Amino acid sequence: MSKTTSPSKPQTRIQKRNIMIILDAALEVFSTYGFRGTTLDQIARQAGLSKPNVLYYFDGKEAIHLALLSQLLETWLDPLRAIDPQGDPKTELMRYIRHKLQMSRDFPRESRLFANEIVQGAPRMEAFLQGDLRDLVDEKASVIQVWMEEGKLTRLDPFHLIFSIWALTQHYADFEAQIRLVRGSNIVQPHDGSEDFLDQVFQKLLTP
Amino acid sequence: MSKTTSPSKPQTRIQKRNIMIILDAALEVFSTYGFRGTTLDQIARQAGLSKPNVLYYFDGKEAIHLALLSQLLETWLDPLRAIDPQGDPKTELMRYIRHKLQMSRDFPRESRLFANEIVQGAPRMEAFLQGDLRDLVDEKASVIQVWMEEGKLTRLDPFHLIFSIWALTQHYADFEAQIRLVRGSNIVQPHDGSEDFLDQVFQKLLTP
DNA sequence: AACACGGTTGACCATCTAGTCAAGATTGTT
DNA sequence: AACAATCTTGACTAGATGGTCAACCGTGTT
Repeated sequence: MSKTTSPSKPQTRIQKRNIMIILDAALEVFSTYGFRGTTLDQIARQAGLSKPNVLYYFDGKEAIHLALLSQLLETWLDPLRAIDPQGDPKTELMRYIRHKLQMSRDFPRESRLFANEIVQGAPRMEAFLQGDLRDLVDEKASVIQVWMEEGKLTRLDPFHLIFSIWALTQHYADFEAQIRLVRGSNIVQPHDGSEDFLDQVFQKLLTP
Repeated sequence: MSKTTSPSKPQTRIQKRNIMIILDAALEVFSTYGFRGTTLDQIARQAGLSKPNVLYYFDGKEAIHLALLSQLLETWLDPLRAIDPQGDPKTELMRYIRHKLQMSRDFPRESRLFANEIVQGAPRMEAFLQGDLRDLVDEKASVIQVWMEEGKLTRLDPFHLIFSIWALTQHYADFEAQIRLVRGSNIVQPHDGSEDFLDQVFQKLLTP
């Protein structure tokens, strides 16, 4: 039986602490080296624990990765879900864009974990992508479609619009290395100016 | 001594053929599983050759990967380099955007190879990124800056503009799995409508 | 103090993986 | 045909890696 999928047992303080430490260490390593590029020894070292100790809390490498992904996917939907069909179209979309950009800035490791998975064909996320996420995207695309037909937004393909928001916001986390190295590494922070830029872009784009 | 870095020997037909087969197989596998996620056996199987045979043509896994990257990086700069300071600003940028999108459509494996590297911190491309690419980006950013000051384009941060072009075009290759799964997989092709969409976006964005 | 349970680990194993090597097969040249 | 150079591979090695296990340690409860 799995150790972490039974929330029946109440979890001691030590368990809570070590599981958090392990997940944080694993996020650091997985997001940098991908699933296959990561070793249990790396995770253990990063966590400051021995390898058997890590395996005392999780059933294996796969289980740690899965725990991270499920944790992440819950967070992922929220900003999109928050788009309110009753709200002002441009305000709603701009809020969504800023929210996504903020997540990219504050949780770049999570974004890269996601990116690693998807670039490699999303073998562990198929169910999520064509299930919950797909339903939500369809729903919000309809909302956007209606807004456009009401003349409140520039007419665009709503799916491509959503994809473009994902692309532009996540880019700052996922391709940070590129941005950092192409700009002078020490002077300019990768995110500098990104908020103003995206504000400008989408204000101009969305205004009919 | 390395086998492939001495272009002095003229290369037989068999060499030419097998080196191409190996590089193509390696591109397929590396772009799907990343560097560490790829095994020599996978490459050999994909190439239809035995593992020792693969190693007869390349010094090792690293050497194959390096050969792919160098080959790729040459191609990478060309479209950006082709931006003509004497040309019409909007025409030049739109041509660049279409060119990048086309590369993303026609060479998705190359794009994902690149993406895999960068998401994982670009450990094997630092020199390129802060060397050739950086110089070229600086140069073209200046050109764009001048165009903007002449009032021929919307005033935007030219670096962020370049990054946004990269993000939007490469997204269709790098995150293809996400797009394919979020849309109905069988009906809609990931790239459908991308050209029209990006045309619309950048026409509107760049026009002052 | 003694017990039980949770927590920890060194030593170990099976498997995978990059890379080697010597022997054999194929090809091109005379 | 005969020779040399190129090409191919089965069998192997050393080291890495995911995972196990029995023994040991620490802590709170009685």
